[in-house]
Amino acid sequence: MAGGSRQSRERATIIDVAAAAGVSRQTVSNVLNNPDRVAADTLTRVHREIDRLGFSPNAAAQQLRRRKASAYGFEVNPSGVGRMGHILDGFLVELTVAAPGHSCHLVTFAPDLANLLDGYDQILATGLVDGFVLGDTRHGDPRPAWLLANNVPFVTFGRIWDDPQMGRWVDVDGRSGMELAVEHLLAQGYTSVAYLGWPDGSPVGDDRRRGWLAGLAGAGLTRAPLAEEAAQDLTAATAAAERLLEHLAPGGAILCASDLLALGALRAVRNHGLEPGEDIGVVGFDDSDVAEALQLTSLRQPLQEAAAEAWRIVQAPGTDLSLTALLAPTLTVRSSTVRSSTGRGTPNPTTTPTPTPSATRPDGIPIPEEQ
Amino acid sequence: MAGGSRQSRERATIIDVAAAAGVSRQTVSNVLNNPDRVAADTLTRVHREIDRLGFSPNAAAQQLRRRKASAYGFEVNPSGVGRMGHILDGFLVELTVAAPGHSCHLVTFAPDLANLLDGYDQILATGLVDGFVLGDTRHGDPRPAWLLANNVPFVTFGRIWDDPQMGRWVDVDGRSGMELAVEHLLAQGYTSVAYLGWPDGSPVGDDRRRGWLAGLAGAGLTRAPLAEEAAQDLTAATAAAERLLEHLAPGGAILCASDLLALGALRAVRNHGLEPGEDIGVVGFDDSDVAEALQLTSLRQPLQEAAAEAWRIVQAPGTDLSLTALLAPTLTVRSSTVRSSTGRGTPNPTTTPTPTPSATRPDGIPIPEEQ
DNA sequence: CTGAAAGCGCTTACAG
DNA sequence: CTGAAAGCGCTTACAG
Repeated sequence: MAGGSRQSRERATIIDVAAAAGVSRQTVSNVLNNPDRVAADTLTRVHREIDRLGFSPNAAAQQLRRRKASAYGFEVNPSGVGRMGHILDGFLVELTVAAPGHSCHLVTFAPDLANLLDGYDQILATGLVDGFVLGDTRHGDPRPAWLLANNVPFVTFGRIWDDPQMGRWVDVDGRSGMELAVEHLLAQGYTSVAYLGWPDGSPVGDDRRRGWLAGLAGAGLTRAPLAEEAAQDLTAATAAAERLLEHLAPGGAILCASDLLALGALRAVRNHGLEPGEDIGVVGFDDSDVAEALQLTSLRQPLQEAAAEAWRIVQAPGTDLSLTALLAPTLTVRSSTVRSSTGRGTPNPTTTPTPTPSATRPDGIPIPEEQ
Repeated sequence: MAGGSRQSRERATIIDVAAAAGVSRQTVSNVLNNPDRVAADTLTRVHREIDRLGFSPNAAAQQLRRRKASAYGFEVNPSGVGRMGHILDGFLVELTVAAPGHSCHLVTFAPDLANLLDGYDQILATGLVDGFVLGDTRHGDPRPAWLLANNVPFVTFGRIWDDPQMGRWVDVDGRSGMELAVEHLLAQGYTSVAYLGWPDGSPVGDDRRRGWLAGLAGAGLTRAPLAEEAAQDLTAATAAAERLLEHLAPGGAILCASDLLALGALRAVRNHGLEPGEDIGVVGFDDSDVAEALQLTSLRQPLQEAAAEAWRIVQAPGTDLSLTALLAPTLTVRSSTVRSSTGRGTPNPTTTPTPTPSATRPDGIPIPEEQ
């Protein structure tokens, strides 16, 4: 009445259920948490009242009593420059989808980057979360060691390249993905596979480059591999791809370390009067929106599996450093690696099933009610 | 000892602080929640102990006692097909950044879309959240009416076009954005502004189209406006832009309802042997990664302001339907609307300050430690 | 198999 | 201005 808002109905508590079922409230609690200790008929009777009253245990009361939030923090930050694909947004979605299956939920937070660990300590101090899912790892990242030292459960998405001893990560095997892509390109009839990657020194990039070389070696193509480098920037990528095309004849392909680099490759191919797919195969990495829009074949990270593994690891008791999961990416094949003269009708059994053209390239889809 | 993990240090409670400061625990509580009721010297003494012990009130205990979670649910879903830009991911980030300033936090959840309201009711029933921030609105969306009927605080990002009476929204004024873009294009020296939009019937698209027409009218250009339509699909957009170019001479510009449509326009321009910016101006909407990568001028939604307004509205007491916020987008100017012959050195005062070329187009940025 | 007791950590009126 | 009392809704040993 006094100006405040009022919930339309008060939620039933465990007391209400107990009274309705004619038992004590700890029996209701046992029905929920230790059903094996409760007699069969009591169980059904209590369950009936729970359903009838629409009872759900109050989360705050459970958290307080159990001394456990069953919640994990996820750090979000504005997207970095040139960081196409926003793979972490997809990871966050999959974590959220899988959370109820692990009886927990996700709380987002944005720590002050100048006092990063303070932000972690702060949210931990309130008991709002029990641990953290780290969406990425940085060079010299202080978080894993700090969390470990403080006995805080965590898991990272991305290996901690700095410290091979450090476990508790989920990652995608860029190297095997690149091998898969090389196999695909050769099966499609491309005669050679050049590489467009980042400059040496990036662990992720170096790993992908090794995958490309391993793929070539697997096919016996060890002679004079062709490669160029560019930073994660479209202009630089286009220029680097132009340099590749001085040595790469039609019928060849360019394997790229990212979708943005692949976008540069597509541009360079067109600038040379060639057709992507038909004349020069192009493969990107991350299967971003851009890849979909441009019909670019791209390696896709298995985010759903990654989320499942992340929950498994972060919820594992103790701080076992041997917990890791290395997942293989799949290849989403689009027209940038299809040669109408040779590619059609010869599906490559090692690749992901190719979606039908109408699925990857829907003409006339309904207009989204976007912002 | 018994196989379980153990926090390295037990967190201090209000009791510890009270004992250390030589007061009762309710005085400590008053120091935090009603400092005006506490004597000045007591205040400093208690604060000193709070800092020394690193005390933070336990969130679960507060939630239980206050009967309020100070948390809001945010529904996440896998991105739709063709939905470039992921504007909601940016909105989620800004909400998270602003949350502590509003003494609350965000919990993500992914309801079963087949029983959407059940998912909302479920998370509400546990008391985990007090209300919801809806990231989008759909046609015939059942959520606003349901939330209203159940006295649940909420705010939507996007007007509820179906029901003009329905308030509690934050939205971006696409119409004024389009007017701004037309002004910019004319100031840059383009002689005419054609439109590439979605088919009639989408409220958001229709609003943007009206903005384009209003912009033309404002400049006295009411004769035979040139427009084409395409669904949110690159192939269709390119074809539609090709049709525009049959009637649009160099020196003209194409204003697009989305970055994806603008991508089609860029392609069509190049297919005609023309240079975007130099020969034909192109403007997109949403300032997505793609816009940045392709040097596309684009309208940008003010997500930070939107998040601030969303918190204001969702936390307002009661369910006042008059709470709304319509925000003006800004224009991020890139080379797709720069004519080297005329545009240089004549900045348009109505547009957003143009970032320096080196800021929008960084050559040699560090390689991100991406997944 | 079931219930009485204790308590998680805090806040809210309300005496003094 | 400060403190004793009550209680938010649940779970966890532990008697019976």
